[in-house]
Amino acid sequence: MENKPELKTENSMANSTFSDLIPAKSFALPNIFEMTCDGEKGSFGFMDMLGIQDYSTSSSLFDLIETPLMPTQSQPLLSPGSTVPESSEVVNTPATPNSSSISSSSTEAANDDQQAKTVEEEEQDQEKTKKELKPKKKNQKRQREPRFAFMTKSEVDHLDDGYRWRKYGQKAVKHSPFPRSYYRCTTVGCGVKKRVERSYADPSIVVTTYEGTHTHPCPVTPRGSLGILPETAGFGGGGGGGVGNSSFVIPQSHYQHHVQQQQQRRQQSYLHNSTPSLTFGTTNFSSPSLLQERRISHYTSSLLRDHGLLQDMVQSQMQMEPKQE
DNA sequence: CGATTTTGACCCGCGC
DNA sequence: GCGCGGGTCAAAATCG
Repeated sequence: MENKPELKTENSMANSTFSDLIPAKSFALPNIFEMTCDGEKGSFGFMDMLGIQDYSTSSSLFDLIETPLMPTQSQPLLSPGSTVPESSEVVNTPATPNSSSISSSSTEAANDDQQAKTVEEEEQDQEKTKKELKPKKKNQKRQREPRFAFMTKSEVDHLDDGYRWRKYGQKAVKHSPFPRSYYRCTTVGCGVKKRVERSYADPSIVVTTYEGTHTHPCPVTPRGSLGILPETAGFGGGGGGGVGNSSFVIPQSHYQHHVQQQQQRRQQSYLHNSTPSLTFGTTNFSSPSLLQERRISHYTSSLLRDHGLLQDMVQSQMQMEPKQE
């Protein structure tokens, strides 16, 4: 698999709802320029505030990123102090607030139900579904796990987040030349899924959507956790206060190289230069966007400075972008 | 040889 | 009811 980061951030203090979705993991993100947490509509109004469209109602994530993102700006998408409910759908969306339609979706409704569900029940459901291939989801609507999506500027489609994923499907996305890939966490009992698709508006942007909650620790050895990056990368560090101590991980070069080769071999459709990674350590999204944004900015700045193999991660395009502070 | 990816078929929800 | 599109399955292919 592609996700075998040598480094990662393991933060057991994860106490946020966001971390529930993506508990202490590393993401391979060469350049995240947008990260949004969308609280449950109505509860927080993030989306309203940001003009974000709830993509859960969209047939495609592209609906969300229709508005070209400005790579140069990573604006805070959440108001400080806001918290993301567990069952919320966290959406990373365009900073440009032009899409105004915000709709409550069945997905969200499902999420509500989901909330009351235990992980066990969740797993049971999934197993059932597998066994009874036919009668699957007959009487009940498909349950949606809370989802979290974010966009990254990367040439690598499948970002390294520290978990092991198995691709189980790929579909062409309407109106887009880029396919959408479906991944499932390979850990038994963990039904977390993730979708990865590239924005047709800006092919350099990869939209990753996580669905569900990992029921296990990150398979990656905790070695190197915080040490290597966060603070230095400027993305984690924090920790303290439990407020958004997400961390980016700068993968070790050999691994990166390894992944790079794999991807180049496997995915010929697109360009793949590397598999940088980023870590969401304990991601308390109490006031995510702002922090994230800062860290991301800092992170990208660090990348620019680091060079080495990291250079692969930093696209020329990105380098040209006026660096945030 | 086991794990993972590929890919066509199938299922399901939704809009018309 | 039908067609479309998203999501998933699973057999075959591929890789390490």
